[in-house]
Amino acid sequence: MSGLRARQKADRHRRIIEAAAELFREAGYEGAKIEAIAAQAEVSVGTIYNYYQNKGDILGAIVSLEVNEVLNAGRGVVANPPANVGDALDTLLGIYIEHSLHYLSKEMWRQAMAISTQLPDGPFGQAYTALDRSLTEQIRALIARLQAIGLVKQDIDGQALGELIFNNMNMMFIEFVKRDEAKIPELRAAIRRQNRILVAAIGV
Amino acid sequence: MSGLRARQKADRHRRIIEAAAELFREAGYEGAKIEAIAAQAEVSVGTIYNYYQNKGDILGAIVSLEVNEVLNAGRGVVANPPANVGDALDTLLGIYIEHSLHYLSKEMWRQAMAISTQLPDGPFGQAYTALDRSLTEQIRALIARLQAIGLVKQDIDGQALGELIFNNMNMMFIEFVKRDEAKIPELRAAIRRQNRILVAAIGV
DNA sequence: TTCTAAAATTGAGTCAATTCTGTTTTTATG
DNA sequence: CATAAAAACAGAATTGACTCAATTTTAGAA
Repeated sequence: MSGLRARQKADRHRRIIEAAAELFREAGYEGAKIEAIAAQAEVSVGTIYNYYQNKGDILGAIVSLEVNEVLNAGRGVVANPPANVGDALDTLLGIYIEHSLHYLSKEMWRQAMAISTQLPDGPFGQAYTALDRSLTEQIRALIARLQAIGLVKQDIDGQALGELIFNNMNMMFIEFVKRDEAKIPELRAAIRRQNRILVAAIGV
Repeated sequence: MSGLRARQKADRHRRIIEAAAELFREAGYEGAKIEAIAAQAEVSVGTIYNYYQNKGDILGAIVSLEVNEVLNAGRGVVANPPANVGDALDTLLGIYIEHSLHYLSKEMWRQAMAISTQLPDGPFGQAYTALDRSLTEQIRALIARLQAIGLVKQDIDGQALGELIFNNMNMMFIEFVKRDEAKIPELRAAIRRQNRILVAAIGV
């Protein structure tokens, strides 16, 4: 009998997220005041804090939605990778990078990343760590796939390699969102250059 | 004739840093109130903001001191590296990691990292980026040294390799400071395992 | 020594996130 | 349908980082 109350709850959650997403986009994270989000969502300030522990968690919920889409988009590449190690990696990481800026601005990413290191045990901090792990796992899966096809040496430590590739990409992405003038093609080229060393080492 | 005024200025800087370092250690970053730091340093709140743009910059100044010590400690290894690629890397990165927790708690690192991504154009954000670059450069210098000795292939892209190694270590360190129960030996072992792939690829 | 402009300091005031407490709404029970 | 406990809400109060106008201190000239 989870009726009215549950429905209202889900509805308010949605309204808060939508209001916040709109205001974050328009005014930036700092510029979007909690009172304004509350007004836009037609709830009170107190209610927002009943749903989210702090302002950062609201952004966190939005970011999580986006990263889950990125993970979904990556599945296709893992299932059917380009027949070349360098291209396969570039394609998967390319999807991560391009998708990541679809809905979220660099400023929103900066805030989200900051919050996830500042409060690693908060709801968003934990969710973010889990998402990072899923991305690492997906890269590892791609490597396993390439090994199965016979494009990557069998004796490579896939786990360590996946971590290495993800960590490097992630750090490059962090530096990328820190500089407003940085462009995606340059980022991807730099990562390709770094991965070239690995590709040479692991290809059959 | 840079007399009294300059001396008082330096003295106040020192007092603020010392007061902040003590309170950050005792009460944590959030727990250390600006008023308390001001009282401890025997200056007014306004004066603190005359010296530092915001609370984060005070922490930033402390972190910068520490990272500079780390850089200094690294010089010795670059000048005289162990005669084995894996050990050379492990020694240098080991110094970075061990030194980094000498004065700063994990919590202080979390805050510092968060601030540097949140405000990349603030004084500390810029300083932090520069420090990261210096560390990357030092790793690149170690690789060049190993190439000169003949332990690393000549045709390796040292720049890209330095970035790869630094980015991976840095990301591992970030995850490390996010988990209070994470231990240094495990961190170093994980990084060694990741670097093993690279070592195998670049050794002569 | 005395005076003045520039530099630095001060602390009360502002602003916005978060907390707290009393009120209202929902659910479950007789 | 009445009602009491539980859950959720509202918005006023609190808190703490940061600002700013008034005041004090310093440097250097006369």
